[in-house]
Amino acid sequence: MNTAPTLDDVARVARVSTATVSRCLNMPERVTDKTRARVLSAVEALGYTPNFAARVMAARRTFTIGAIIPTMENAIFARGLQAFQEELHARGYTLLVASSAYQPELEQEQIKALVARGADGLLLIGHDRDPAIYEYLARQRVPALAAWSFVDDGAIPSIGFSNRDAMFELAQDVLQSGHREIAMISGVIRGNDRARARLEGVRAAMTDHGLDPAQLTLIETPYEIENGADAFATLMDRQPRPTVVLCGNDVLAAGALRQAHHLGLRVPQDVSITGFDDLELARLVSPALATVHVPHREMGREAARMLVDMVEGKTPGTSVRLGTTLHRRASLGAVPGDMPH
Amino acid sequence: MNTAPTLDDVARVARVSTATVSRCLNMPERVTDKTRARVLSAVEALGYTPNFAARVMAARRTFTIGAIIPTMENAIFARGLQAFQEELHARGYTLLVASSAYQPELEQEQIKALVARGADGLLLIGHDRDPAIYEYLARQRVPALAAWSFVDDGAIPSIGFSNRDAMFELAQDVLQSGHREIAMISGVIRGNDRARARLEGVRAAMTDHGLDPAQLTLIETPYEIENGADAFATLMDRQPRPTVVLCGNDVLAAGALRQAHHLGLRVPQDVSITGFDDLELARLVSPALATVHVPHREMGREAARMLVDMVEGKTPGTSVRLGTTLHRRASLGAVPGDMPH
DNA sequence: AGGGATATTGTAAGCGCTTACATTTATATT
DNA sequence: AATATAAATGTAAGCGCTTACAATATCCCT
Repeated sequence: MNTAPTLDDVARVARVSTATVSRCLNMPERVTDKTRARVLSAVEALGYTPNFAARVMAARRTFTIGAIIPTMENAIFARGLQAFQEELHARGYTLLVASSAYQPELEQEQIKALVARGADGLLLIGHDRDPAIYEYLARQRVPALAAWSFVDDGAIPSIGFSNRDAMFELAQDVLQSGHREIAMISGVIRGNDRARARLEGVRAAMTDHGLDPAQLTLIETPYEIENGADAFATLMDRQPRPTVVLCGNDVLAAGALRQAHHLGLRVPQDVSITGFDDLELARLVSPALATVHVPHREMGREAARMLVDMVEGKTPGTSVRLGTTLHRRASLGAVPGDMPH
Repeated sequence: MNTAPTLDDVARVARVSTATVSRCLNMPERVTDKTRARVLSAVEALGYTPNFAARVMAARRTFTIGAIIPTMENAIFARGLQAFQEELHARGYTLLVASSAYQPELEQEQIKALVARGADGLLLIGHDRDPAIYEYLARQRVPALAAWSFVDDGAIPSIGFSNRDAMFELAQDVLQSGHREIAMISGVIRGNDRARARLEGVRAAMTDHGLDPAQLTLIETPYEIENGADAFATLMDRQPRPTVVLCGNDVLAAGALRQAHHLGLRVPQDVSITGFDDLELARLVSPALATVHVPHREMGREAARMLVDMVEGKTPGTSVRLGTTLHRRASLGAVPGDMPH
């Protein structure tokens, strides 16, 4: 055998036309049981698999959905993506994932790669990107949906939550428990509206409590454990020393926490630390991380449903806002030195 | 604009033939600067992107590599895959990832999906699968490479390490420190040669120390934190109680460790726990996990190089064995109650 | 300036499939 | 049994690109 068998080969072996073979494979009910059996056994005998590129070209549908996530390195998107994939599978679609490493340029490249490969629809994370890419998607007629973020007037519909409000709520909680020396370790803002919104949430809460948001001690660093640890060490050298460190996500918080142990600081007696996302990690470290719980699985599932409906032309897509909940855990405590009332 | 522009449109606007446009895009040096400029500006003006399916069909190459990993839910494959992707990108290939959820049937489906979508080569995890799928790959002429496992006479070449030897070494260490009541929480064996090999490693070490491997208390469960926790609780109810619990990977170990805290057991004073993989998680929990360090990044990088060479016909592929190293950390201690010598 | 070598461009034949439309065959109706 | 209808199958025209081969244009010699 010199090359993979084609539809023609199957047709010849089964002694039917190529159209019939095609129907057998795509609309089996439109074909007699007898011929179907004949065709299928020919398929079997030859070990035939359809050539996807040819099929795509002829049918102009691929039943594949692409997702571009900023990173696979940590678990931030894992759970949501898993749910997304499960729901897609249930609806007969295949998921292909690419990673942008948090680089807007790479993301553009990946979007084009996925579109060029015929993705029927695209899941993107957040909204922050060059408008040109939205024009491109519109022109290519590829529906896209943003997740992990909610914006009701974006270029594309979104399924997510308000990062700002969620962080605002957490920061409120922190401020209400008396903390005034606040520091934040944020993810990189460029190209990341979620990170930016979380920062804004903190600032808004400060304003709300009569504090000057410009006073916020801020370190911006990529979402990695080591970076969280390094940033935390830097913060602990500042005077006055922060009594609480709000982290842009659980990964940074885990790094901060590890560093605290390393520095011999007790959490939360000496300093409080909070996270965001409620990854599994948050309950694994000790003390467990106070954090914002995000409905990852629900978000993934809903996104799959919406995107498939968009692809199938049932809706132009509407934005859905999901809620988040505060999870108060041991890493957040009272202000050190404060007397209990 | 009613539909995406095609090569024909570009050719018309640039007043050249389609062949010339194609050359401009694929072998720019074979075209005059002047015509190239004309073509490129037409491309720009129309917002043209090549139709990948058509290109694939005509050229019979996609420059995409597929990877099917058992799970994206936890970080087991994340780091290696990231390195794999980086190296591929450097060589001009795009990576598409699919997940099999540790289900052999789903894996087959995904392999076919990726092949049908024109993947030039495939990265698979481990060796344990229906031989029919290897025949399929051979017939479709799609080179495949196995990673996270080393077998020098497998159906496809592999880049990895010996899970058996690595676990053997760890178990030896455990036995040498005096433990005799040993339990293991293993991942699911079916379709997972890595898990099986790790179990064998433990048994071999027991035999080596004059113990009956049949005495090993074993729980087999999917790689999830909750499962590790549940299994650990079960094990702690056994009589005699194990003095050490070897876990199939760090995820299970993290669950076990959390459960130990929950049960009020001190690690390692009351019971020792070990992991496998040396995920970031291993150093995040306290006490830090004694585990086997796997050269994930190196493995990913090497796999990318080898697979690309295979795809480009430079080699039929040769297996490469990488080493692992034992990382002794605080979660592994002496046998409870033992007097120091 | 003429002739061959070389670089550039054009022509057109597929790549393997789907699907509108045409044709044949089976089934129902009177 | 003859006709109307419906079901099954076949025919053939693309889908948008690459590339072998043919046709031109350009260049370098003598």
